[in-house]
Amino acid sequence: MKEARVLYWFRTDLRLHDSPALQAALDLKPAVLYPIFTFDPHYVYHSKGSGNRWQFLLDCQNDLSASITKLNPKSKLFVLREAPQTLLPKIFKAWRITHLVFERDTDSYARDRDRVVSSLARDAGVETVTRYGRTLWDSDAVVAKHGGKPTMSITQLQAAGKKVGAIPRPIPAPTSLPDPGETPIDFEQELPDADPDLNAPVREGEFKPFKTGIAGPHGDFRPEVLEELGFPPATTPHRGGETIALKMLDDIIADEEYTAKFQKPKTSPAAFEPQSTTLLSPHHHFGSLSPRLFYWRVQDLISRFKGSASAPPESLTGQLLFRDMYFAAQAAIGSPFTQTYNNPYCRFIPWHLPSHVESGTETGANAISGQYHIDSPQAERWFQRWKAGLTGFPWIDALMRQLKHDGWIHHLGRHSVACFLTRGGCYVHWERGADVFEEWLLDHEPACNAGNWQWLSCTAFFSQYFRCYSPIAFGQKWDKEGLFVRRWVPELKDLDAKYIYEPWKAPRSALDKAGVRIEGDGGLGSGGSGIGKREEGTYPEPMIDFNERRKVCLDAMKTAYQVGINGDDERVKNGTWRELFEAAGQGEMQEEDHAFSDADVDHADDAEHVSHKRKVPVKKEGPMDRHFKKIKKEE
DNA sequence: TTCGCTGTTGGTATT
DNA sequence: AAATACCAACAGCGA
Repeated sequence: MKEARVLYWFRTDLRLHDSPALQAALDLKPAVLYPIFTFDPHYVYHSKGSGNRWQFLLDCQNDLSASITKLNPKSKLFVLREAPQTLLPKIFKAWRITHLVFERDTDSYARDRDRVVSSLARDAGVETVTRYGRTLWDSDAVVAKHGGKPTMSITQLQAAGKKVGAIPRPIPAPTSLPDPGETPIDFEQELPDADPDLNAPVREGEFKPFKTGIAGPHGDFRPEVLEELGFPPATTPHRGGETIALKMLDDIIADEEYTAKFQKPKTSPAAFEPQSTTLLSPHHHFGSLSPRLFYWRVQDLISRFKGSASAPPESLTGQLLFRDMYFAAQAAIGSPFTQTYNNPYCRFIPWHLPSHVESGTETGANAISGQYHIDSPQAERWFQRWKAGLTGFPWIDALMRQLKHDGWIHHLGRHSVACFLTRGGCYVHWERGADVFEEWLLDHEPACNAGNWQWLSCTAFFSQYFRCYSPIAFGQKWDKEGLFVRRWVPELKDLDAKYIYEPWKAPRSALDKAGVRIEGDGGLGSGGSGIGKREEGTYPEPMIDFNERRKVCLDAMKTAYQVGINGDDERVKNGTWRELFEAAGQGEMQEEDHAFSDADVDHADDAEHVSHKRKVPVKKEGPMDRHFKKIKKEE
């Protein structure tokens, strides 16, 4: 039998513990095994990032590489700088690969990419071996057991999961790894198409990685350093890597009371240093911690715990079930899951700032360009102030500033700011908020992000829209003294606790004592330039009358629920939805659109709000797009 | 078909 | 401090 020369392709499974795919690779008893990571230009140019998230990824790569070397001093993580769709065929040949092994992924870009890559492998006579390991259960298997439908509640997920079978026990990390072979790269590097570059507005320095050759600046396949990426320096204290993740898990499990009695709704969104939840979500995203390892560590503790343990959905294991629920929903719905348009399970609501929809896109493919229509200049100002943490509501602003700086906020904090932006204040489209979270969250996961925004905006998963988070009372409930606000909104750090959540109500004497004036709009009022350039010693006035807006939003939500159409409705696509909403009576609506015209979009660019603008990646044809089409035709 | 129950995590006023 | 009623009332599920 021919000896196996295995290319093990690490992607969102940057770990050695509990990796079903890595196990499958080792089961091939390979003569050589190359652990590789392809530095995919898609993620550099076509999906939004931040210095914080890049740092986390590089942490994971460096840690993994060190762990590999510990098992075999000849080996390491080989970081290859080129798109896998163009690179892998050349590597197959140059490194005489017989097997390509990787962990399957479920988001729509990954599925498309993997279909392309598997086909290229077949052409090259390379056998592709995949395993699934991103969630507790294989998401496709969950969908199959749920009648091919998306799991829209936690009970549905639990029922379907039960039918799939027991959650697999974690697989131990390997104790040895085969040598890698020679690594000739005497072929041409295909440079990625840098246009459109969604991150250009955020990037500060020159972007170098693809100019340094496939093996990097030192020719040794090392991961990049953050400076080479040109993003602003990371500001987050949260760091990546499997070693850190396993240590964090150990520390959590060691606190038996905390682990066994964990109730998510009772953990405080205002807690900081330390936070009240585990901070493990970014590790699940990058794969530096397996959800099954986490699950079984908790479950084994609970089964020997003396006392009353909490149970799903509130418990720690319940949190993992929600993650599985969103993954399985995405697996069933496909690419429309991350948007309203074409999504049969997402209620249509005529929010402000709707996404620009590519005309003539009738397939299930992603039709949202990332650009949006400014139907209401006021809503645009509210959105920009929300993003900048200058709404004039200290609780909201503290959360948004923590989000930008740390790349993480507590789940209930996400509820607060999401409700405020959408159905409980600004009536801005949930897709705008999801865009911001996508850019800033370390733990950004397409399925969970879209699912949670749909939940909070009452467009799917959740529907009790009259349960509305107060930007004042909700924070007060957790943090009477306003310590969290003082930490993130230093303008107010000396203000009496009595007014910390409502500084506009403070008397002159209290404000003088705290050395702050409540005035202005945070410097975003005229044209949007000068974020954060508000006058020294001031904090903005509240941008909305919350109680008034709450009523307006409730009315509008009621109307939308009466109309009751979803994103795949013909009337959503052809624009006749407007008549339905007019007939249904009161409720805020998008202003009439000469919408969806380029002129509007350009206007937004003039206002320097470019960071949320995307050109259309799917429209631009690169080499791999052509290949993808070819494969589609074959099927 | 209708009914009643449940759904991870609300706000406010009152006791 | 904590429990309760009320707000105004959705969607999915199972009986």
